Amino acid sequence: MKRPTIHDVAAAAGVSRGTVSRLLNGDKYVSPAARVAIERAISETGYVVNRAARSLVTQRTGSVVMVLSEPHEKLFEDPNYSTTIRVAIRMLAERDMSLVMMLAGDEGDRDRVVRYVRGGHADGVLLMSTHAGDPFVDALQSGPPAVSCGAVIGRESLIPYAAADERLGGRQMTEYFVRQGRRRIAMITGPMDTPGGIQRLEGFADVLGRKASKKLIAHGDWTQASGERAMTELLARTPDIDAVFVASDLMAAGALAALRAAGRRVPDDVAVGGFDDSSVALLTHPPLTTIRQPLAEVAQETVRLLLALIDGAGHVDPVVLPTELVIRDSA
Amino acid sequence: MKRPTIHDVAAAAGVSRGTVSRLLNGDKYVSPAARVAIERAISETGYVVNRAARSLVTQRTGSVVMVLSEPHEKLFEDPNYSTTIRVAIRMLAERDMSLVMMLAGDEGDRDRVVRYVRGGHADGVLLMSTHAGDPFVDALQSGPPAVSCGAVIGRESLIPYAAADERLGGRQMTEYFVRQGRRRIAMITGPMDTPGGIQRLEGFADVLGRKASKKLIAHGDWTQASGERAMTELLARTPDIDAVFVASDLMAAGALAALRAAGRRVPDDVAVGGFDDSSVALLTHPPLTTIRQPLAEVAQETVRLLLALIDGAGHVDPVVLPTELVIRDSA
DNA sequence: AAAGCTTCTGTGAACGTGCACAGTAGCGCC
DNA sequence: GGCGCTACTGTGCACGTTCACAGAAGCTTT
Repeated sequence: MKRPTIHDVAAAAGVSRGTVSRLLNGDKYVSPAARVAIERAISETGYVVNRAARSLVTQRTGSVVMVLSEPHEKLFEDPNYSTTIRVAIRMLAERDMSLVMMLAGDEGDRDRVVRYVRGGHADGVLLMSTHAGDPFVDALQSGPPAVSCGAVIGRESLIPYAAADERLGGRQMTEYFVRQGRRRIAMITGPMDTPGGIQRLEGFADVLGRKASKKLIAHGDWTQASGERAMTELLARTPDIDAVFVASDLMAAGALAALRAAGRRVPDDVAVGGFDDSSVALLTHPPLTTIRQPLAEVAQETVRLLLALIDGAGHVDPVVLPTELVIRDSA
Repeated sequence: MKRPTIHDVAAAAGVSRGTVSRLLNGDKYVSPAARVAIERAISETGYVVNRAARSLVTQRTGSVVMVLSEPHEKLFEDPNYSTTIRVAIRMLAERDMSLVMMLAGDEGDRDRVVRYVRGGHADGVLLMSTHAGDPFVDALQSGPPAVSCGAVIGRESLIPYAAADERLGGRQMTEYFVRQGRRRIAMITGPMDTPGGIQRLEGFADVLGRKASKKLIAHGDWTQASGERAMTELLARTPDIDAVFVASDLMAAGALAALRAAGRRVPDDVAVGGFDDSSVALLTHPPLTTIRQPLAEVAQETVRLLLALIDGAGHVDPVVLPTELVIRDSA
């Protein structure tokens, strides 16, 4: 049993291919009589347009490729991805477009992505958490429009993006500590080649100025274990810390474990602030005071930018959305 | 600047389309001389095959669609998804195939999936956590091969699957409690229309037999809050519980909170066992004794089954992989 | 009544590929 | 020398769609 083609529909409706095609593609100039006949024929035959044939002539694929740059299994922990995936699928589906996923973990992966995109197999590219200095970003320039969810460090002006105002978030948490009268405020940052790593620290420094000494800053890699390690290090360096701003909830969970091991009470001895407001924040004891990022809105804006570019907008401006302080028990 | 076609490559190499096509598709009968000439021409022109044109004639798309059935934002919590996505992308990429994502949350979504698949836009379907009695599973029968990651309740013989041996996992945890001399062992299950909900309870009942009374069983919906609620309920009904097997780590985290609120010590007064060995298990205090599922292997087997079917295997057998007890501090 | 506009329709060509087929050349064998 | 075999190559057609164009029919304007 072969699948019905536009020919079959046209025959069943007693019109020509052209008329059916016009109806399908929303052209005006289709008579009411033809319209109903065709619509009936479509539902009778169960016709579905053949995208391959269509894209062969339109040079469009009706799909967007999402490129996941995290090298290893980090995706595991990050609600950011799943939210963005869902939002993207939903928004694309409204336009009858589909989302293709690709990995860009190693050299081979990146080659494949570039070949795929250059080969014209996608109408747009959606970058996720691309690292600073990733060379393949430049290779993408010549192809279809690309945007990033979160800024691409060093390529802010090349790749449009939507992102949370990470720096604002850093300020919000630090200001909260200051308002509470904390005197020795430390920070555990993320990796310094990611926007979250850099900008959350900038916010911290904005508020503390010269008081943000190197001694009070330690670096993690987003993992729980690295948070624990960094906290231990900070306590050894500066035992009289009374607050610590940790650049992610997961690392903050690690920091809590280190504080518990060192016999410090939270928040009485040391206040702890996280970042992300992920599900982790409710799992720790005590629950984390943290910074909420508008993940869904960021995802939505990212996709909106991409669709605008696909629709022919020559240029779009980056979108930065405000974060929000969520107060729980850890600070 | 137009993209080079197979024509351009043929011209540059001084051969005909047919020969280039043969080389591309791994046919034998290409002379060494032609081979090197074509390979040079390909890299010189930067040629990439046009998939649309190819699938128009081969009736294959080179893509698999992954259907996410969770209605809401559950994906958030579940490492299962991200692992499966990664494994699937990787395995498909090896065959130069791509992964398309679709949602099947509501009626409209499911219609779209069925249209997409029926329209011949995918060579295979990969179902994720499809619920019991989901009608659209039957609608998929007439299309390309479909498999499921995890059994589809009530459709086990229709849709091939790979899954962890959830029932074994239930037995392992319950037996561990028994060996430890626990006398009043309770269970918090998942939703009873999911394999994890049903089969983990079956394992529990396998071991306890008549001792698994209704009074000792409460139901959750995988969320942390539902775990907390269920635990509170159990304590009210049967205060002398000395062990509880919770069907997911996240719910177990909720149960721990309820136990803490009730002043019970873990594991001294009450032993707690989780399921999944997700990142949550290391976040709780104390860290959870739990059941590890071979997620990556399950994902791998699922994709393997699908590829076998796509390659023409008429029938494949379901694959069930063993779970493993991971002992930490909560039991 | 001719001309021009609007609304609607049908038709041929083109998109880039794989596949079936025909065909060529070289070689060994009776 | 004719035959069959192997190794290789080129060509025409089909896949299902969109798009540009030509043209018909009905109306209004000149």
